[in-house]
Amino acid sequence: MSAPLPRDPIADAQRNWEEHGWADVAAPMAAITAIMRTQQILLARIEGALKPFGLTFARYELLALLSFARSGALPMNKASALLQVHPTSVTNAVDRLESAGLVARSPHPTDGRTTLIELTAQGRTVAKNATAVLNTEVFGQSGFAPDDVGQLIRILGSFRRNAGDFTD
Amino acid sequence: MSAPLPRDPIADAQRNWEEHGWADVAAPMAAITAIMRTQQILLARIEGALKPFGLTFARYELLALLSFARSGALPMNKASALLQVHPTSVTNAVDRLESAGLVARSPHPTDGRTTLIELTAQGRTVAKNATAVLNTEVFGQSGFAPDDVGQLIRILGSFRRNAGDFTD
DNA sequence: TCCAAACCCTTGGATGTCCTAGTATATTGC
DNA sequence: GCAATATACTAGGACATCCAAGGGTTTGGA
Repeated sequence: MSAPLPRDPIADAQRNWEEHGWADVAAPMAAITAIMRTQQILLARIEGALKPFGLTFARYELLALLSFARSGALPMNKASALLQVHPTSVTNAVDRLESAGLVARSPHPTDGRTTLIELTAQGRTVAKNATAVLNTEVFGQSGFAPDDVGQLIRILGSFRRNAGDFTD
Repeated sequence: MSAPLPRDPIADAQRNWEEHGWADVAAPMAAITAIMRTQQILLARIEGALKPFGLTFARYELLALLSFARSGALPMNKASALLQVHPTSVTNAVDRLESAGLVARSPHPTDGRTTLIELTAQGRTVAKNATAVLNTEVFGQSGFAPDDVGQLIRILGSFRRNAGDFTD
């Protein structure tokens, strides 16, 4: 990371937009750019917290998802849908988690096309420990005011619904 | 993209957190996860709008930054700082933009270590056209209510300042 | 003056994401 | 019942990001 800038680069961009004839979309542009940057900052914090476990956020998410599954196992396509990432991304994550001994692939009992992913005992332990660290070091110190957390959940929830993430 | 889920997976995760002893950080966890997902959705829209120009968001951002520079040129390290990405990411983007004839590298007049990046005439044209499309197709149809845009700018601006992005 | 420390950019490697195909298995419809 | 269509997973490729390391250029203190 570099030293802090003297001025907010996104606020500058918003000013540039306004001065160049795009005043009507300058605010949404700034909001969206801020989301991109915030995601980058948060991802870096998360990856830092997970590093000691040999996990990345992508792999952690899969591990956490499995740990909450009743049977401790999920079909790959189900995991892909719930995590909302491309199937090949799940394949990639499972490959690495399997190499690390945290999950195992097993054939689906009735559908020959489907592969089930299930947590190993070690995977369950790592998931639990990683969650504790993540909750303490990242989510517990997000820096968002409680009211703002509620606003974010509301605003982004509405956005995601409109974007077609869920029908709920 | 897949079909919409029947329920919001992030709301489900928040419930899981609450039921497993992490009620105190369930809300920030949900807010942060929502930011990650929203970024993913927005990035996909942006990349889609830029595809016809042969640009990715990373390359577009560099192009847009240069188009607002008074002299139309910036040192690589300055671009890295303003875009808040690793220097190697800028090297990568410049390599590709240079191959496409949209920017050119030139030596810094007084500092032999520094390389300046400047827009070519074609680069300036592409930047202008891409900006118009992005503004019309993405920023102009973000789906965020005007009030919410203001909330996002405020909340995320505060977060970024606390994270050390700028001192402003 | 001169060498060590600081700075700038690039190369190479590890990961993650998506897309396009390709292979295998299920389901559907005639 | 069998062919056409749909689904599930994986392989290969394009890109982006970061980190670690290397080579060249400046700067600054002894």
